[in-house]
Amino acid sequence: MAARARLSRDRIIDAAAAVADRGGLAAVSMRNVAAELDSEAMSLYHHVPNKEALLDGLADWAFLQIDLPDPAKPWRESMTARATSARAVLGSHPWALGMLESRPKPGPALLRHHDRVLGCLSEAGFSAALATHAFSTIDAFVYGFVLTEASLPFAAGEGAEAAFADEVGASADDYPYIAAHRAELLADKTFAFADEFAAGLDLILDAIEAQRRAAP
Amino acid sequence: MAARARLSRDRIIDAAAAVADRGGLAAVSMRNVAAELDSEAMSLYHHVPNKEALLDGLADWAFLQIDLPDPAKPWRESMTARATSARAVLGSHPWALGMLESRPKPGPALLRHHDRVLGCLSEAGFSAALATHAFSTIDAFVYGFVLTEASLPFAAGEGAEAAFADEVGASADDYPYIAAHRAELLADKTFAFADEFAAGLDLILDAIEAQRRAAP
DNA sequence: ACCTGAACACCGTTCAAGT
DNA sequence: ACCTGAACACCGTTCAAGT
Repeated sequence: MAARARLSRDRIIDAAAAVADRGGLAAVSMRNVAAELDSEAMSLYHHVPNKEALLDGLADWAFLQIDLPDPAKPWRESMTARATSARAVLGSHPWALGMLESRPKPGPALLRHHDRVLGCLSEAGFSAALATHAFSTIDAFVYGFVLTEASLPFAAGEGAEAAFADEVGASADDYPYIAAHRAELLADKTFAFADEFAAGLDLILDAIEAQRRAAP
Repeated sequence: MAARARLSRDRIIDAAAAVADRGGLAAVSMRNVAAELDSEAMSLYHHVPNKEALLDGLADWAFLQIDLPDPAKPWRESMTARATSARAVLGSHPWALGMLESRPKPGPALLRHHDRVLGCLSEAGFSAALATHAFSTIDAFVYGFVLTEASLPFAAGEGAEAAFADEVGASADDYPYIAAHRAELLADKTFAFADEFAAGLDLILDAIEAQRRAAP
């Protein structure tokens, strides 16, 4: 936190992101963000109209971190790279996904990102209808996967076995299919939930590729 | 709001859902929820340990509204019904999705729901690995689609044409692909973003069906 | 037992005052 | 111009007091 320099909208939003990474979205108060900059809450209002605007900027900040896809590359390659980057970024800043729902107006970074994705598909010869199709399915998968990864009882990764029993209680009776499913997965030493991302994405890209060949 | 009756955890969470539906998650304060019940903030603490627990209950409340799938029916039919119900419910209570990210411990309604979904797949002969595959991909798609629907510049529905120009400003220069894409979509009178849900879901279910035939 | 008023440490925001 | 202290109406929560 490079403190005591001149305030600016960008510095304020960076500070807000740092606060959110450390303490979650609930910790992002005008006073906390100002403190992160060795400043006072009221000083922020000279660079940001109000907290809602700060949060708009914070949501967009996350999309600024995602690599822009390259329309010159083959579409499948760009889509895979973008999805992978988006997953990494949103996984590192999970508060960003929670902001989307209540923030219908996309910021410039999000729009620029969408523009480039549509650019990739357009340059590859996708019709508008098929591009929408591809875009919305891939996007939904990426957003949803990150969300799922944070909340699925078998998604946790390290020590997930013990975690389930602890978290949910002795609940094999209440949730027999989950219990059986978990046991079967744990018996398979090669299974890792994180691998589901690449698998699911490939599944979707295969289907899109087939559709594209059928009706370019 | 059936007011002045005896307080209970269930009545409190129902009231919280009503407040959230009306004013968004930000409106859900202990004082507002109590007022919805013609009561006082402090009275809630006799039925709920604190606000975080109330929010846990609220997140789970949403999953209680989603139709449970029937393991006796063909798996594709149950998955489609469940996804459709989940989309409708989460679309009507969009604040629920925003809560998932910060609430890693699933509630009983969510677990029961997951258990039944895994039950459908298990009864249909899916291996644990393939069931995880199907589950996480479908779930991700549903969550992500609802999220996307609320924030995509071409997703808005009625009056979306004008909305884009208003929302984003005269930005065809900044976002040429979005502008071209939009124009092409609007020229196609048969296009509706809402249709993308069924299309994307079918695409995923087709792919799962193919995988299942290859390695049951 | 269940409910509630007053009180405390917070929060976003306004406004007047400082430089 | 940029920053900030005091003040206002909120917020979650504790505690003592009511029934």
